[in-house]
Amino acid sequence: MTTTQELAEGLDDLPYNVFAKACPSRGTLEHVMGRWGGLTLGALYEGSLRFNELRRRVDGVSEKMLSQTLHALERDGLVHREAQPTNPPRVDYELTPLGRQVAERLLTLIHFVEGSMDEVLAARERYDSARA
Amino acid sequence: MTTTQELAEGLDDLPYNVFAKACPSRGTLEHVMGRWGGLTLGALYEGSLRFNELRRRVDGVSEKMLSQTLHALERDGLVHREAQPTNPPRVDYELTPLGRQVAERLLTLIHFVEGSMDEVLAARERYDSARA
DNA sequence: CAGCATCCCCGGGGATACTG
DNA sequence: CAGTATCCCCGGGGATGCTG
Repeated sequence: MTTTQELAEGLDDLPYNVFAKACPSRGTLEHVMGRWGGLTLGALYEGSLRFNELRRRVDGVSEKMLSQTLHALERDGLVHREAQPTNPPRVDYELTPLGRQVAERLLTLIHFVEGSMDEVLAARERYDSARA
Repeated sequence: MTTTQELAEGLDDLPYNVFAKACPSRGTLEHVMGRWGGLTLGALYEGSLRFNELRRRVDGVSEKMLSQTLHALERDGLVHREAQPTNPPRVDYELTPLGRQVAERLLTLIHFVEGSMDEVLAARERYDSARA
């Protein structure tokens, strides 16, 4: 079990600190935790996917945003793009080893939130009815 | 009637599936992983903080956005707000037990990203110079 | 101190059309 | 299929001012 102490110390002692406005880690974290970035990494955890497969899997994402998201993640070294020069074209996206480690931690969070939704929904009802 | 969406959810064996556009878990995940939500939960992991302490800790957040973020997290049952009727007023924010579990997983991700920044920055340089 | 209210701007992001 | 290009709108979010 990770202690409070260890988690807190890590934040202060690392060369990169996401709580600092100008830290480059904040940009990457926004790619990873952004509206579509997180879901994209999560979807790719199960295996490589083609563009439109990915698009169907990440329900609601537009072509433009998926393209943009993939570029950012590829640039950060989290996703690898493999294009086959066939006709029709076939492009596969897969996680890099680093992306895989990020996605793993991301999915831990995602699954926990999914599993907590009943509690969250109950909290909302309490909150709303308390000030109705 | 059985929709494609319901079948997809069935595959995960979870009542909530964040990959489905209409799933309520997506909203909560956006609160948790949003630009300011994640940092706010992370900051509160170390202990309860007052409004302006929090604001200084989450470098760059505006008053309005912090207020908005805290309301959303409080409504979702992740943050508890404790107001003292003193003068001047004192309000403490702290994680609920649920919020604490979320924050723990969040910090694992944040910490990992911070620790990967050298690798990320290197990947960016490779990416950029490859198409300069 | 802890905020809500208001104004306002810019860019996130959707819709559509087009290309290789 | 796998995108890019363009248009355009709405709301995220900053700045400022005010209150208890």
